Amino acid sequence: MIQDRLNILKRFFKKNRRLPSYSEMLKLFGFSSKNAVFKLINKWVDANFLKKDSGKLAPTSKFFALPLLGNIKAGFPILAEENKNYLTLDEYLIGDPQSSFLLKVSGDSMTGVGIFEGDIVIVEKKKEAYIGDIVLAQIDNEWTLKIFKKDRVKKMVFLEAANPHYPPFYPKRELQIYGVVRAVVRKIN
Amino acid sequence: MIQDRLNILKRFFKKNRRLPSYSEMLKLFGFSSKNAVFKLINKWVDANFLKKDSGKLAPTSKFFALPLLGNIKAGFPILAEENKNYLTLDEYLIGDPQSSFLLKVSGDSMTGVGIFEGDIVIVEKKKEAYIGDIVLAQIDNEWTLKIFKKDRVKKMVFLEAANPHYPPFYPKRELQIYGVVRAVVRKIN
DNA sequence: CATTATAGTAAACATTTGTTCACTGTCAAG
DNA sequence: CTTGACAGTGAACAAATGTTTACTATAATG
Repeated sequence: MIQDRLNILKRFFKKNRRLPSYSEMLKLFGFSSKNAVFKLINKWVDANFLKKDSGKLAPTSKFFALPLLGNIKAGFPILAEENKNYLTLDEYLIGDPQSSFLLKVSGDSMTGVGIFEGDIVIVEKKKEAYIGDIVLAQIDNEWTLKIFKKDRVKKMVFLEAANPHYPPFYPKRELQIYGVVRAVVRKIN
Repeated sequence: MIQDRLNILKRFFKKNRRLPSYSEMLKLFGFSSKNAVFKLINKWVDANFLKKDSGKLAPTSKFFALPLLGNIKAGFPILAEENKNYLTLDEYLIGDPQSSFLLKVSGDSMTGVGIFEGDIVIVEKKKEAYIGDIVLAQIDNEWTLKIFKKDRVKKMVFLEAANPHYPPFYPKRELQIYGVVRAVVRKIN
C-alpha cells in the first residue's frame, strides 16, 4: 500500500521532473488531510527515499535508482537486501555532462571491442587521448571511431579499427581527435 | 553569462535533485532582487529549459539531456543545432523501472553478442521470454545469461551461450527464467 | 476486556512562495 | 542627443506552502 503510493510518486516525478506539493499529493494519494501526507512523507524520509534540505523536499538517489546486483551463486540475487547497491545510469555513465555528448554508432569497425552498429557511445569532448583510448576522429571528412595507437617502430600515432577487415590509418600530417569514448550503451530489441 | 547561470542551476539540480526556490537563486546567482530571478527564469522557460505547470517550476527534458548526434559525414556533428536530439540514458534504456534491475556481468559466455565481463545489463523481471531473447536464468544453482532458443527437431527450448566454448544447455525438467535483458551498458576505463 | 500503535480527518497558522509594479543605470542604435 | 531595450533593485502582496495540534476510527496485542 505504502509501496503503491511510492510508485505513484515515482511516476509523478518521472512525468513532471519534480515532486508534487502536499496539496497535489492529497489528490494523488486520495487523502483529505494534509497531515496524512505529512506523516507519509516523513516515513519516506526515514526510509531514505526522500530528504529535506533547507525545508525543501527532494528525492534521494535511492528514490530513482535501480538495484544493482552482483554475481551471486545461489538464491535469487534480488532477495539479498543488504548487498543492494543503487545506481542511476546517467550518474554512473556520464562523468562531465557539460562536455559530453552521445553518438549513434554506424558501421562495424569496432565490433572487436563490442561496439556495434546502432549502439550509442558517450563521448567526452577533448583533443588529446591516451594510447589505447577509443577516440572519435575525423578521417577524410568522415567521422569514425577508432583505437588510438602508437607505432613503436615508426614512432608515430595512428588509428586502428577493432575489426581485421579494416586497415590501420596512418595520418599524413596530423591526427584530429575530437573526443574519447567513455561508455557504450545498447538497447536490445 | 546566462549560460554560466544555467550551468549553476544544472549543478544545483544534479546535487540536490530539485530546483532551488527563487530566494535560494538570489544567492546562487548573486542577485539582490527576486525580480531579477523571475525574469531570468522566464527566459529559460521560453528557451524550453524549464517549464511551469500548475505554477510550479520544473526542468524539461532538454534541461538534463545530452545531445544525441547521428552519423554526419562532413563537419563536426555537434555544430548542427537543428538536428539535435536530446536523450537521458535512464529514460532511453529503462522501460519499466518498477520491474527492472541491474546486473553486473561475470564470465565470458556472452561475448559473441557483445556482452563482456564487467558490463552492466538491465534486466526486466519476467518468467517468459521469446525465442532469441537474452535471458537471466538459473542453471544448477547458478545464475547465468544465455540466449533462449528452440530446438526444432527435439521440439524443446534450451539455452545457448554466445560463445562457442560453452555447450548448449538442455533442461532436464523445466527451464526457470527470471528476466530478459533489455539493454547493455559498459563503462570504459 | 483494556491498551497501544497505526492511519487518517480537520482546522489553524506562521512562513515562504512566485508574481507584480515602479524605478534606476547602462549601453547601443538611429 | 534622444530613444528604447536590457539587466537589475526594492518593496509590496495574495496565494500556497509545510507544519503543528487536537481528535477519531480501526485493528492488533496481551
